[in-house]
Amino acid sequence: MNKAQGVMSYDELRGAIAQRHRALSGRLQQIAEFVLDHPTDVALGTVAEVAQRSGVPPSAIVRFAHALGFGGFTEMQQVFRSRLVAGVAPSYKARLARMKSEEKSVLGRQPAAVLSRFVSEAQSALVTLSQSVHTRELEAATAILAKARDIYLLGLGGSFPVAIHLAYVLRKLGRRVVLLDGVGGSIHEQSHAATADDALVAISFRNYYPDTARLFPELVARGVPTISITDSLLSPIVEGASVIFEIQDMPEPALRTLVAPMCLVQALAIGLDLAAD
Amino acid sequence: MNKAQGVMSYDELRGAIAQRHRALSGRLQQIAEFVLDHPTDVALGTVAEVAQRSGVPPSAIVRFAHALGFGGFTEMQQVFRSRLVAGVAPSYKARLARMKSEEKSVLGRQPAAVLSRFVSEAQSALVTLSQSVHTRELEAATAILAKARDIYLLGLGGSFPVAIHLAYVLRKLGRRVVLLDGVGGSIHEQSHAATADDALVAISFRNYYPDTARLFPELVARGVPTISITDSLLSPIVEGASVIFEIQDMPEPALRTLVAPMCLVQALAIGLDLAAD
DNA sequence: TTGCGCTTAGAATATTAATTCCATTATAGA
DNA sequence: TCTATAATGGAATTAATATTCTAAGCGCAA
Repeated sequence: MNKAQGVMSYDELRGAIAQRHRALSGRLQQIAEFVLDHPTDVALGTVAEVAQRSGVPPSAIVRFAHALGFGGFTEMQQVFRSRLVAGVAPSYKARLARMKSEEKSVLGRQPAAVLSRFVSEAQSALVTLSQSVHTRELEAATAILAKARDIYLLGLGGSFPVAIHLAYVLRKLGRRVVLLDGVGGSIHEQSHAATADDALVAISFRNYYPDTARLFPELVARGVPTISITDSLLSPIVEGASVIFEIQDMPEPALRTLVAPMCLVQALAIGLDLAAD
Repeated sequence: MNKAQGVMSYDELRGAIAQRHRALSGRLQQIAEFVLDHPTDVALGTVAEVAQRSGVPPSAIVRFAHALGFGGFTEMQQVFRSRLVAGVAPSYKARLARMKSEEKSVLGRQPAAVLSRFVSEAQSALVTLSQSVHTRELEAATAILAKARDIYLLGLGGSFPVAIHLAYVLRKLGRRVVLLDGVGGSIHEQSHAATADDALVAISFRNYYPDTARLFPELVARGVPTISITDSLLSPIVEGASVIFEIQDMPEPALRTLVAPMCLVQALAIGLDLAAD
């Protein structure tokens, strides 16, 4: 009946439904009203469920999808599902995949295009950060740091810049900081003096640096309160941590901008300083 | 294997998976990692799809669901779907508005408010960055780096994290990098071998680190091509620089998040790599 | 009223997906 | 090294789901 539309966004679909509403037959109008009111039901339900909730037989649902130019219910459902995924994450693998493919194209190789890609990647990382970090964790972390005599920082490999930055800021604010960098000896020796009166901030992303995985449990075992910043609940610095900040969707090492963790540690340090007054 | 849990929230499920991860068998661990990283795939996919994406046979997925105490995949999937529904429920605009109001509230000292302040500051820094950096400079910088035998990096004090990060990424991409960090001697000695066949990336923001101000002119005098990343045209690393990136509005040292320069150096490194093919 | 075209409901069917089962392969302990 | 135990992959099975088909229903015009 209608031209076969290629891909269609949820908003476009809404518009199309509204526009054709008058031209549809009675039953189909009824369905149109239902799907506009209950998009989530359509996204997640089966034909039978949607049919029951909207009070029509299953075949009517399929006819409705056909009337809109879809090959079937399943096809229409994809559009409703896209709305759900858009709501939960401001792009995901889609972004990453797009990046990968653009890399191959001529346009994507231009330096300016590369920069703007990283900028938008960073933007979305920041949005995700502010959505996923909760007050409770921030307060718990601040409390731990406030009580600490010395603050130990552990972040090796690709996470080292974050640790360095945090060390810098904390020192500026007059805190006693021990940066576990392994320079001039082992990090084990550097962390030897840490006790339950101190605190540890550990930062680690895939692939987790072996030394980090080894040292962290030791310090936990010695009773050092720990704040972990990582990308997965399965990382080696989660078990035994007092507070965990999970930063999801970190790209592969060579592509990550560290924007989110940099921002987070900054906020921790300044939040600590403000709370101390 | 486990008690049948009644209803379970997505966050509870994440916690349960993380907790049991170690106790699971190899294949099931692999699946655990996948589902924590790709919750949307699990929410919307079929067993076969999830199986394929995580690289395991379908039956393993079902065993995983059983191991977690669910009656089957479908039952577990409900929990992942609840996350999608929750994400979309408060409309997008509503969430943004909530964020904005929290920003303004008198509770500016609360850690959460501090974080969102830094996040929004970082956002605007990124916008400024993409507006102020031009193609010409990016291309010139890329050309210099492409020709360089060794790439020397100079960024001390507050800029050190940026230098470290750039060193890390460049090395990942197979470039020869000398990081001038002053460890185990003076940075003068470290930079002694630099010639006109190499290149220098210097990063410095107010207050300019004395060693940077001292070393930079020396290298320029020796004919080393230089790329400067700084916050003012009056900084000590501007005169004689081959390419200058000016990043404006950097806050005072203790408050800066380094988001913009981190992003810029990332783009430089990747742009270099892409251009090299 | 009668006949025509479009719409509809529900059963029948085809398709797709989830689950179970079992032979084979790894693992740990003696 | 051998044995017992658990884990695994893939085929077979079962369940569910979407789609099609057909006879009946309905409105409308002649």
